[in-house]
Amino acid sequence: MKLLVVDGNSILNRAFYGIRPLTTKDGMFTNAIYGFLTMLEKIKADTAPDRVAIAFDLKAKTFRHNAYALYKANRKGMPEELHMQLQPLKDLLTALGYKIVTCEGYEADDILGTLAKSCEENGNECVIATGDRDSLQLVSDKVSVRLAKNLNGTMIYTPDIVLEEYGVTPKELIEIKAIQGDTSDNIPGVAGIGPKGATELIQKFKTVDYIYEHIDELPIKENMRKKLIASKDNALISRMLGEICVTAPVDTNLDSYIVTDGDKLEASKMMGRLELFSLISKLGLDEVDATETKEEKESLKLEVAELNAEYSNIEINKYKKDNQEPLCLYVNFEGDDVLSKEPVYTAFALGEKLVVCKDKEILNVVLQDDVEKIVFSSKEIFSYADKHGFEVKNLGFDISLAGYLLNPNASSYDLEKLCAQYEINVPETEEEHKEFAVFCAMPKLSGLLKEKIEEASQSSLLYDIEIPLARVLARMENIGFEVDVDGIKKYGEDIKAQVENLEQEIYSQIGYEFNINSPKQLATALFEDLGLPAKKKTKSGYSTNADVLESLINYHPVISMILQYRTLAKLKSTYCDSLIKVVRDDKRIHSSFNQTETRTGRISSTEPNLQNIPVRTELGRELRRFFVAKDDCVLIDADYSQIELRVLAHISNDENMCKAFTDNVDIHSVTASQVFNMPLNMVTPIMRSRAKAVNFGIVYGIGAFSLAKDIGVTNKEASNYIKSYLSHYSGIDSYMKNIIELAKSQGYVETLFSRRRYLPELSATNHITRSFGERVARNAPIQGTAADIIKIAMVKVDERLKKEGLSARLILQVHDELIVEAPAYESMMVAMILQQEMENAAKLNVPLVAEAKVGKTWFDAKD
DNA sequence: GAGCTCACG
DNA sequence: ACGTACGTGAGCTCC
Repeated sequence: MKLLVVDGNSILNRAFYGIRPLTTKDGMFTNAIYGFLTMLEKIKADTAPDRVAIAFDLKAKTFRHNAYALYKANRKGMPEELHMQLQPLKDLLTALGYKIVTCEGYEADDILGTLAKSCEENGNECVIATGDRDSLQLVSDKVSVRLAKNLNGTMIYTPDIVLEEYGVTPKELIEIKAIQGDTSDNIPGVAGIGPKGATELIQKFKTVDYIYEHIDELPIKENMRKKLIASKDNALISRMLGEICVTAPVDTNLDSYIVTDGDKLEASKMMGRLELFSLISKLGLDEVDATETKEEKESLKLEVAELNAEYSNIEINKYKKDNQEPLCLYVNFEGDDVLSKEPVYTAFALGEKLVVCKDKEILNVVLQDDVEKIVFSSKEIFSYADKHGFEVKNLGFDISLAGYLLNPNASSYDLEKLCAQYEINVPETEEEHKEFAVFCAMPKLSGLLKEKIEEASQSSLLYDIEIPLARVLARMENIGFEVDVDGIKKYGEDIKAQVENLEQEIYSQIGYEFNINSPKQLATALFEDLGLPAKKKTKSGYSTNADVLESLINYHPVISMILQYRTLAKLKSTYCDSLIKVVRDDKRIHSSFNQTETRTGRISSTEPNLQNIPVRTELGRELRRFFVAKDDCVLIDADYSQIELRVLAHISNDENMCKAFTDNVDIHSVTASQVFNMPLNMVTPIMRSRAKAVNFGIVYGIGAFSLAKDIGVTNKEASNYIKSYLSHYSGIDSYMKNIIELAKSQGYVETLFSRRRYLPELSATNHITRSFGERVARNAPIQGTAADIIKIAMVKVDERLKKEGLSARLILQVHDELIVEAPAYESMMVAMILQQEMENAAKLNVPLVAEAKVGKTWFDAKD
């Protein structure tokens, strides 16, 4: 029989410090729980125990432990982020069928000792899993210790290995510790004798008792003898403190430690609440929900077949007649990209029944029918309808968008995950229909999400902004952006030649060939071989980023070549080679616009990302010449002026900043005159540019250090700028203070249009994490409100273009910028519409200002 | 797959 | 004393 004894507190500690912070959306830390269970699984897999006991400390309070507890009280307590995970972990372990062992008045160590001893006496094997070397004294022929060094590395200790590593037997480790002491456990030991001396003494004389019994006749240096005599009391106390108790009153009957089935449903629910979805499947609890809810399972009739149109029509019509409820449907699309996505099947959740249908005609009819529809991803459906030239009618709810609005911190919003998170049971089905089972949960899930959206006052955000926006985005994806492929190619070849030249020059400067793209090799070349001063460290070596290189520019001519090389290599690989690969047969690039990706409410663009096409440098900006309007068309590019600062002015209602925008004066100059206490006409370009950096910094949550780095002044100067800024814009000062208090008390911040962001970071004890949370609390309402506003503008622009009967179409959004492609003769009209709809998208205390420009290419339309 | 770097707002 | 701006996506290297 083999018993595994887990040192719960110790493994929990390892897990907590070894795994990056993970939290649920409402701020519950879960990393230690996750790490513990992962490690437990691994240990079980490696050791194949017959029984498992998991030992935890209670608060220790008795004899030896009185003294011990007193000493240990000095230790730093458990951080709150860890403490909050302790009870949930214990509950979860119990639900998983493990026996947790605690013992009033004893520590986990003593439980390990007692169980190990008992195994030994009864001829059983015992494996102790711990992160603490204290337990090594328990090692014997029957007892091994599995010491977790980090998450992956473990070391298994047998008597031989202890002897090899420490030069003594496991029992003698207690004697060593009595002399050497242990600061982390506050065991005093003998002053002046360390590990080396202690080991020598014990190797020679075996025990502390022997040493003190024969202290006068020991063949040791006088100096050593004096130290031993001086610390005799401490040594004897230490000898007592260091020995793990093996007689704790715990249950030593091994059958008490059989791992039972526990309550799998409860365990699975708990993990769902902790948002530890990957663990649910790792522990094989995927289908637990269903097996426990027989009632529902019986009543569910899954009809999955190659349903013909007639049958499905009858079913759906019947459903419509019998129910006032909206119709839930999941359209399963397959295809690698925006253009080739096609529906493979549609699952209709018809009350108790699930009908899966492969006939697209039925889908088309349903989509155009009046019946209110609840879908999973409206963008895909709008896209499909758009490609086939029809309009979707009465799309009333989108599950993924609702999930996103309720918690934009999640990494994905698939049905399985949402069901787990919101505790909606997924019924069990026969194996062949397994993939469809989750669709049955759509009615319940969407019902719950609807309620939650209302509770969060996000109805308008969902129904008036996000769902209509999905249609706009779908069309933008389908339309795409025309590019001049030959132009890009030629530009790319030009750059390629320059890159190759630079490569050779860099090699000759350094003296050998290497991979310039490898930060590691580059760091070796610069900081070792050239001996340049390294400035900043990264996790894996010295940083070679542009900031560092720029600071070295006067040290060596190769630096500017490397900077130039980097710029050009980036242009070549990311913006020439990669872009050309994604141009379709229609000469256009069809990016994907993701609506549930960012934590602030912005959209993102992928495959390719059209939101980061170069503009800041002259050479990079040239690339925009190859983003063109199709024949006879032009591009109309409209962007907001200072939308984030205007939003800040509105939210904080700061008098000075509002006035500046109402008077429509240059905000950075005004800020400069405020910060530097000068009349507006005395503001120099340098002052303006510094003020501009402060304005940016304020929006991002500001710190003097970073501001100083950004504009190249001392920390003190930067901090003075900020102080001056906040005293002149006192409304902003109070906003920044208030928003953090609000965020702490309600757990989230929100935008003008009720978009939320939860901030679990604010309850962290780690100050870096907490300050991050505070910066996010300041920034998210600003960035998020700006995102809301341009989304509203997009919906309105799209509607307006349609209403005016124009053939102009939105093709791109870049956070504060909208691009429309239109026949040349529509350009004036479109420019006007863009400006109007963008400026009127929201009513703030300050005017919103947008400016539209027209050109044949993106370069020309940009200014 | 993580880490670094760099393109954009 | 800590390490430092907010939000993204992509290409490259190296384990």
